[in-house]
Amino acid sequence: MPELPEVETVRRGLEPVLAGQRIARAEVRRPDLRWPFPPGLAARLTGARVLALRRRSKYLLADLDGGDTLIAHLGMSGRMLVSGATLGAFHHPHPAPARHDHVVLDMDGGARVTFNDARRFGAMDLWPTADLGRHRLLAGLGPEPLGNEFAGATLHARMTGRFTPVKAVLLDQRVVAGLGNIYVCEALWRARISPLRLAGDVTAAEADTLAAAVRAVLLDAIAAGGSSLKDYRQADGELGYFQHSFAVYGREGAPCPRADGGTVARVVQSGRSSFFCPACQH
DNA sequence: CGATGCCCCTGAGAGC
DNA sequence: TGCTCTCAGGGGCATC
Repeated sequence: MPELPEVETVRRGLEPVLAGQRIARAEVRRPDLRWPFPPGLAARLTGARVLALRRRSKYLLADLDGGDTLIAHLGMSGRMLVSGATLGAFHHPHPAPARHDHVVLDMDGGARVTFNDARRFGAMDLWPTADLGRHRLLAGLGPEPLGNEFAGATLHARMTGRFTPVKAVLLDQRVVAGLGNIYVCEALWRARISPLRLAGDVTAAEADTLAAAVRAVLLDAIAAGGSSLKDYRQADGELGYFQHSFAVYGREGAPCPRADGGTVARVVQSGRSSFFCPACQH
């Protein structure tokens, strides 16, 4: 679930549960995920009130009233499960602790948020809110693709002179923050640009098209509640459904949705699958 | 500095 | 049923 649209969907699901609420009890069930948790994490969370829940790139940021921000990354398999709250038409009682439930936050009022992460590529840290820009995981991030700093011109500037595939540049979080494999593939398809093209060969006009495609696919995906691969669910128990709108991702061998006679192909670039239509992406 | 692999970890699904 | 193999939405880090 962990590209920008999925993280934003998680943020929206958690916001009513966390924002303005106090953490009555925090439980940390193992000492680390990708990295060790900060010392005394459970104690430092207990009693804190969540002022706001924000997102930067693929990071969730929970600002606490003590002056720190809880930084959370979902990695590849991280999930935030909500229970003990009535959301929509459903009431979710607390389930028994499950395998890979690593951090549990019990809020005043009875809601519980459980961070479950099977592969443990996720991470959590605490950092002064006023100094977040200097956190090692946040300091180097490029512009938000849905913000004003991201445009064709800035993207083009970051691609000129680079002898690496455009696919790799879009995945580089220093160039633009929040894209992952799915939405890079989909944006390149929308822009009719092959993932194999060298970044330095992308023209200014194509960069404009590409930046617009990135924005459009992210907005469409957010509107759909993100993409649900495997059995991922949003915090409220609903499935995202943007996976039904994939043009190329995971569709090797299928006809291109443009009905241009092309068949979706898969190539491996820097260890990851790229899906594209050779007929319309050049 | 830029580009390329490797690696962290578990689970699902395919093939035999 | 059970084994082995491949692959997976990320990204830091070592190496050339």
